[in-house]
Amino acid sequence: MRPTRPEFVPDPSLSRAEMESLQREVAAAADFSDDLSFEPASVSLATESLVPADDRPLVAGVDQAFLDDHAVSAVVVLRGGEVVERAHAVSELSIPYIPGLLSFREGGPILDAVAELDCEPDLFVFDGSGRIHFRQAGLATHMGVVLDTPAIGVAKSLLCGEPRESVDERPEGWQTPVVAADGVEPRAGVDGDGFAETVVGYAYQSRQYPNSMKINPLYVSPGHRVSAETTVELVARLGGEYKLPEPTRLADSYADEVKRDY
DNA sequence: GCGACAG
DNA sequence: ATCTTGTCGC
Repeated sequence: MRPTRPEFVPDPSLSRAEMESLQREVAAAADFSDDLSFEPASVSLATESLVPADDRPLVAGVDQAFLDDHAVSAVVVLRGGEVVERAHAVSELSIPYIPGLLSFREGGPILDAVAELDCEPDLFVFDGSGRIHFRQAGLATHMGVVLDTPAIGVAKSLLCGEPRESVDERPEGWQTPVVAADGVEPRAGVDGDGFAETVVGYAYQSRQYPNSMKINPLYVSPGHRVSAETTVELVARLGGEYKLPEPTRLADSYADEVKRDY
C-alpha cells in the first residue's frame, strides 16, 4: 500500500519550523468525524461472526522496535481474531525523538513497512497520539492523512490536553474525555469558539486489577476519519486480555521478533 | 526563566 | 523506545 497524499509524507530533513507548518497542514486536512467503510459495531476479535468474512474490516496494528539508528517497523493485519497478513521493514533513522515531532522520526520507517503490505486495511491502529497533539497532528493523524485511511492513536501516556476527571485508580472499562485545554492549538479557520472544551480524545482504562487499582489508563485519540467517541469504542472492541489492543500487541511482538533475528 | 513533553 | 533478574502475586 502506497501514500495517497505524498505531499504530506514527513521529511526528516525539514527545519523544525517547516515540520510544524507541515503538521498544521496535515491537521487542516484531517477529518475528525466518522468516515469509515465499516460499522464500528462489526469490529471484534471473535473468530466466528454472522457477518461474512469478506465484509469484516481489516484492522492493522503498527508498532516499532529500535536498534541504534535503525527502526524495525511492523504491521500486523487482523480480520476478526485472525492474522491475515504481516509486513515489516528495517529503516535508518535520521533524527532523534523530539516530543511533538515523532512522525518525522518514525513516519518514514512506518511507511516503508506499510509499502510491503499487499492488502489495504480499513483501519490503522498506531502506537502514539493522533489528535491529542500540540498541533492536532500526532503520528496517527499524520499517517492516516498520508494514507487517507481511517486511523486511531493509542498512547500509554498523555502528551497534552486535559482529562476532565482524575484518571487515578479507575475500574476497568472506565473512560473520560480529554479536552483541548492545556496545550492543543486550534486549527486556523477550522476550529472556532470554545475550542478549549473540544474533546480531542479519551483516557480509557482498558485493564485494571480487581482490588489494587494501579494500572494507568490508555490515551486514545482520532487519527483520521474517526471521531473521538468511535475511537474509544474501537479500542474497547479490539481489546483482549492485555492493556494494549490486540493489533498493537501483535505488531509489538512481531517487531521484537524481527529485531531479534536481525 | 520555568515547566512539560507520544516513542 | 531501550538497558535488564529476579521476584511478588494470582
